[in-house]
Amino acid sequence: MRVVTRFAPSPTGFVHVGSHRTALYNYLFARQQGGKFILRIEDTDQKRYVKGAVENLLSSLRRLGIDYDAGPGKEDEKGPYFQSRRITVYRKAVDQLLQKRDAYRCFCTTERLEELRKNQMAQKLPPAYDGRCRELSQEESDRRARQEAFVIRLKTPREGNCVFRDIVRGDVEIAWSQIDDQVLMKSDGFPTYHLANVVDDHFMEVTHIIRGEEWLPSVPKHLHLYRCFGWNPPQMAHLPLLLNPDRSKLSKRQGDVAIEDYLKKGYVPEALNNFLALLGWNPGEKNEIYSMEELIRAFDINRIVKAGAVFDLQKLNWMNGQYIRSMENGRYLKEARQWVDAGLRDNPKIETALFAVKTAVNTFAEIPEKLRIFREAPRSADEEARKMLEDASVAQVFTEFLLELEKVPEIDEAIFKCIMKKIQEKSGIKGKQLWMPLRIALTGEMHGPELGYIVEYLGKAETSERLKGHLNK
RNA sequence: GUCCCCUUCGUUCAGUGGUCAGGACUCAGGAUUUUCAUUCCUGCAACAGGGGUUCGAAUCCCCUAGGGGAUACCA
Repeated sequence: MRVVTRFAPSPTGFVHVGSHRTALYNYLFARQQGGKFILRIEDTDQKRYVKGAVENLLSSLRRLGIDYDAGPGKEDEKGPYFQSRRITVYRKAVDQLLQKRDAYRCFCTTERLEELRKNQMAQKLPPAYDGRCRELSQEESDRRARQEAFVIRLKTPREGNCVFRDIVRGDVEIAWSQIDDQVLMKSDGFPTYHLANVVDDHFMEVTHIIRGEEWLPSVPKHLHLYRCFGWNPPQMAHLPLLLNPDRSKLSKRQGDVAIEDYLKKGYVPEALNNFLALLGWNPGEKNEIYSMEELIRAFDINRIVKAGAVFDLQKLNWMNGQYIRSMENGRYLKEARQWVDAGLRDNPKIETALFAVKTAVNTFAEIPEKLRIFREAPRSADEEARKMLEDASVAQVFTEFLLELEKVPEIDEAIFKCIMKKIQEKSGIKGKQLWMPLRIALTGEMHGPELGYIVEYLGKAETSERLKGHLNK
C-alpha cells in the first residue's frame, strides 16, 4: 500500500517551529517511502480565522523546501484541501452516525455546560458532559431540532478500555470512562477537528498520521469514530513536544517560535530543517549535518524519541554557522548582500568585505555588525593599541610597506601577502610585531577580519593615506 | 483534581542485560593563525530516587518523585 501522510495545520497566523517539524517529519517519511504528502488546511473554526495566514503558511513551506503532492493550488480528485469547503462531506458523514444512533443531537446551552463544568470542578470531579441529551427519543430530538440550536455529539462507550498502538509510544491504554461525548458538529454547522480529521484522513486515504503529542489523549475518540463508520484507522505516531529552556511547552514568551521569525533573522532554511529534524529523532550516526536528501534517506519513523526536546538556540546558531561557512560563494554573496546596510550596499568592494566576514558569522543578521569596520573610519586606538604603535620598528614597517605599495598599480589580498613576506625577510620583523601595527593603523582595532581582505577593500590609495597619517604623527 | 505521556552530561541525541556509559552544542585549556573568527586536539560534565528480577541492570518489573500534555461548540 502506498504511504500517504499529511500536514494539517489550522491557519492561525504563523507557523510554529514545532508545527514545522511535524510537517517535516510527514514530508520526510512520505518521500522516503515513495508516498504521497498532502497539505490540508484545517479552517473549521471561523472565530480563529486569520487573514493572510494561508499565504504565509504556503510561503514558509516553499522557502523551507517542503513541497506537497496535493493541497492548496494542487487539487486532485481527493480534494478540496480546505476543510471549509468540505462541509457537505462532514454533513453526510454525521447523518450516517445519527441514523445509526452512534451520535446524537445535544440541545444543552453553553451556559448550562459552563455551569455544569463549574459544579464538577467544585466537587473535584473531572469535568465532562453529563449525557442529558444522550438518550433523547427520536421524536423529541426531531421536534426540538426544528426550533432549537443544537450540536451533534459522539456517543462514546462508557465501559472498558481503549487500547491502541502508537509508533512512537507503543501500546497505550485509556479507559472509555475518561472519554467525553465529544462534539462533532458545532451549532454553526461546522465540524470540529475530531470529525473533520477522521473523515478527511479516511477519504484522502491517509496511511500514517504523524502529529504532536497533544493529540494522544483524543485518539480513543478518533478510533471510535473509525469503528462507527466501519473504516480502518491509519497508523499513528505522536511526536514529542518542543520545549522552552525551562521545559514548558515552547511558547512566544521565551523567544521566537515562528519559523518565519528565524527566516527573517537570517537563518538558513537547510540549517533550520536539519536542526529541527534532529530534535526528537536521529539516525544513530556521528554525523549531524544532513541535507534534505540525506534526511529523506536516513529518516526512520521507528527511531523517534519519546521525550520532549528543548529548543536549543545555541546549537541552532552553531549549525547555521556551519551552513554559512560551507555555502557556495555565489549563494553566500547573494544572501549576505541583503543584510548589508545602505551605506555599504553599493560599494564596489563589498564582496571583499563579505568574504572577510564569512567565517565570523553564525547568522546573516550578524553581518551588519561584523561589517562595521568596513563602514566606519578607524577608531582612535585604545591605550594598549597605541602602545604598539610607539614601537621603534613601526616606522620602518610602514615605510617599507608604503615603498612596496608604490610599486603596484592596485593592491589585493595576494599582493598584500607577497609584500608582507618581503618586508619580513628584509627587516627581520615578524609575527605580531609586524602585523599588529598595520592592523591598528588601518582599522583602529586589535581584532578583526584578515588584514589582506581589509587592505584589498580599502585599496591602494586609502591604505596609503591611513598609514601616512600615522607616520606623520 | 482526573486521565495519558515522559525521565541518560546544562542542552540534544547514542546506548534495548556484561560499554572505561559514546557523539554533538555550550564551557575551560591547548595548537595553528598577525588578531578575532574558522579549523584541529584535550578536558569538565549524566543513567531522578527507592525497591525488586538476575551471576550481572541505564537497559526488564513495581513504587515514589519531578516534568509535560489533555480535560472546549480551538485546533
